[in-house]
Amino acid sequence: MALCQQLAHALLAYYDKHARSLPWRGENDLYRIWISEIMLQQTGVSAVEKYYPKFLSHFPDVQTLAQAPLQSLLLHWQGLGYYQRAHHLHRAAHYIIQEWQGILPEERELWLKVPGVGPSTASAILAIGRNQPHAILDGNVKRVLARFLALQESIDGRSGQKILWQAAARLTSKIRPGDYAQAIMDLGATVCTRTQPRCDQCPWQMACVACNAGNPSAYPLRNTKKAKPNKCEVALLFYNSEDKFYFEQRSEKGLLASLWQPCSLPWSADRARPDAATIRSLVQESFAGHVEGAVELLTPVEHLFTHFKLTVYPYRFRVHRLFERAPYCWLPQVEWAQLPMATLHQKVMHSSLITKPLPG
DNA sequence: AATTCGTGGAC
DNA sequence: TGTCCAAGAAT
Repeated sequence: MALCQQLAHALLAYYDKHARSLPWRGENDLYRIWISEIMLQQTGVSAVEKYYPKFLSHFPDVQTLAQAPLQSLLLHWQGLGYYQRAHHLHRAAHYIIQEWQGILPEERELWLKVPGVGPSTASAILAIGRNQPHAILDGNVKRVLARFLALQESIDGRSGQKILWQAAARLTSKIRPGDYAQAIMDLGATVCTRTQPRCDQCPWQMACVACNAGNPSAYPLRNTKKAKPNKCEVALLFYNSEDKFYFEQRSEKGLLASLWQPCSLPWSADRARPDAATIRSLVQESFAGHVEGAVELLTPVEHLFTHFKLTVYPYRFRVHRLFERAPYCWLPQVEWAQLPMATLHQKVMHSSLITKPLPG
């Protein structure tokens, strides 16, 4: 146990010299720390830096967050990914006001009741915000500890994670757990990196089993991932006589939850791209719609999601009499630019308008 | 326990 | 080009 605290001390000494300067460092407002931890889930620091200040200026406290429309949260979240997090934040704000009169909890067990807050995030919030002695276990810590222990088990499996949690708890500083949590994440991000770890700069070099064995890059072990299937969609960019475009809102659950998009239909990945005539009959059959003028074939958009690859074939044309699928809206460009939309659909809409102005 | 959730940068 | 993966949680 004494050895563990020596290691913690060495890491803290490293941190005192080399800590990264980040917008959420030095905060003691649990609300602001909470927001940062949610944004940082599976998301790079450089991406979060672009969203964190704006989000906080629009939603400076729990009350503001709860009172804001979900669409407003999603708009400030768009492009950041994992949109369920924005839904969780909204639900969480209501929950905190309902159950705790808007006061953020100071106990880990209570934070675990908050939607979107799991074991590592709950620990991080109270370690960083209140210097409580909780251990975190994120991607950085898993990599650092797997190398430190030369862990022969996958960090994805139950047994491997159990070992890692125990190691994380033992190694955490009892005096400065908040700084320790940020220090070990910094270490993983800047020294114990995925490729080409800089072991010569590591405060744990002498005790690291993998480094002493000369093969730190062999760790961590991971489960084999299955291949990403190819999927395909047709995007129908309807516009009317007022040059307003048609949009639909996605389901409030699942992929890109509650975001807006042009009308989209699944298309078998092994079928060729449909031609103009096929699109005309498709619109007639599926929407009782009538295409006026030419069907424009726009540039296909490819997009990589976490577990599949998507190709979108966009088409643009004027329609007359359309069976609409609620929830929907017709908006001119200046207004649909304010709809929360995924990066994928921004790409689709962007290419369709910038490269080709509306005919007539 | 295994999947499902985005996006962009590094290599 | 493809592959990996980042302050994980929910289901």
